Amino acid sequence: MTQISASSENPAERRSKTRIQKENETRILLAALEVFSENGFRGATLDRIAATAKMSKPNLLYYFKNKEEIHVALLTDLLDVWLAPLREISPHGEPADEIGSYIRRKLESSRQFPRESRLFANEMLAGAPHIGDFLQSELKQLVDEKAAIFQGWIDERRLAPCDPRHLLFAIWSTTQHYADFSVQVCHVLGLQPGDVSYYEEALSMLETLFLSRLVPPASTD
Amino acid sequence: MTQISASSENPAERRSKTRIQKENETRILLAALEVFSENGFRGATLDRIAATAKMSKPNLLYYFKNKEEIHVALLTDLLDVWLAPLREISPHGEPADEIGSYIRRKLESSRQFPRESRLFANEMLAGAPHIGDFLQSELKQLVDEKAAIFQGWIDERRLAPCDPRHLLFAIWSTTQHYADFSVQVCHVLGLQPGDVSYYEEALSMLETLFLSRLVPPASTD
DNA sequence: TATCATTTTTACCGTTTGGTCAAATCTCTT
DNA sequence: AAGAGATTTGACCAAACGGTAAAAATGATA
Repeated sequence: MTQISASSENPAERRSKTRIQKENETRILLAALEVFSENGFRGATLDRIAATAKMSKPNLLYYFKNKEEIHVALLTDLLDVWLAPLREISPHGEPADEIGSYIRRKLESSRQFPRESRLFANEMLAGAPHIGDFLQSELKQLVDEKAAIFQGWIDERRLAPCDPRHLLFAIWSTTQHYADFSVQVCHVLGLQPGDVSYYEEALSMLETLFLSRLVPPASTD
Repeated sequence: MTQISASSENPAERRSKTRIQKENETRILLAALEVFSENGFRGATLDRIAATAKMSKPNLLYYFKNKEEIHVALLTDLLDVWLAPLREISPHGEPADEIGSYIRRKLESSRQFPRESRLFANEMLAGAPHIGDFLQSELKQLVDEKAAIFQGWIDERRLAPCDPRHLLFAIWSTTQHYADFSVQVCHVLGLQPGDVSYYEEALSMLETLFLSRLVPPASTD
């Protein structure tokens, strides 16, 4: 009697994945990340993804049933990575330490996963058609939770009065900028596109901005 | 003898534009801005632009010879608007005033022209295929010029030591974020998508961040 | 090595896409 | 009102697109 290794024809839904399956899914997702992050969902094509993955289009569609499923798979993988640095913020540390290390984690994430960052940015620009629910539920909840920590620090005068959620927006935007607008950063700094040697200067700037004081108090010399 | 009103068949190259021509070009650019800013260059289609402009596709192509020409026209219009706030920075003002008013101009620009901001962002994410030259020449030059002003203030101890170009990146990213990631901002704040009532809070946050001090000095109570 | 499931390919389909063409219509001037 | 030029339209095209079907090739296992 033959063993039932799968209940569905869809390889993605089989109980245990074969070696080839694991390899190919990884290759596809990697290629798709490249293409989606550059052109967005609508601008990406299965042909380009297949070509990038060095695979025929029908073979690609053997592993993912359509274009959307690949995109959703990428976004789903991404969201955990995305929230991880935020989750680590603790109410028990010093504000400067917690915010500082959050910035460092976020900036490091931007350096390590620039394509993921651009994938996310593309989804935002398109109006978040695939992750609107996530933003409204999981992200909002986590932000509310962490904003409460900041608010506590503000009440204790350990942080300047400000809207904690907007403080998070400022951290997100400044750190992700170095991945999303990398081309612009390079051109303005006179670097080759793809040269990411600016990350050290970036960290220094953000620490000055968020942790210390940019403009000295007016002196009356 | 008939008057020569144009030397070319292309209406865009005629010496003086007719009323209809002006109206239709505006309609097309407006529609194109809507579509390009949401889906990027590759994700946008002439059919959608035509439909949005309530115009047939061949009619649209009567005014612009192809998809790329529309896109370039939009970007060209945009770049002036984009640089205007930066040009206004003066070496003669107080650092806090100059930076503060630059932030206000940039944020106002973000509120007034969110689609233009997203158009620009899409172009960056795609690797700036159409405005790479602009970034390398005009933008870099202007940034270098304004960075020199900041550097002067730093040398005079009127601004904290930092890389002036990265300070500009921080201002750009935080202000543009409210246009580009508007969906996320709304979802996190619990607002309806399109509700831009958060701009006042945003300004307040950015003034705190850039002009005052976020984290108070460590006290030794 | 025979067998069966898995993987890959070839050939294809209907639709969408960017774009053309020539004819028809409209607008403006005289 | 008529003529010339400007505008609009419908019919069309080739290529690119997302996706399918079935056969062929490969891999694992007994």
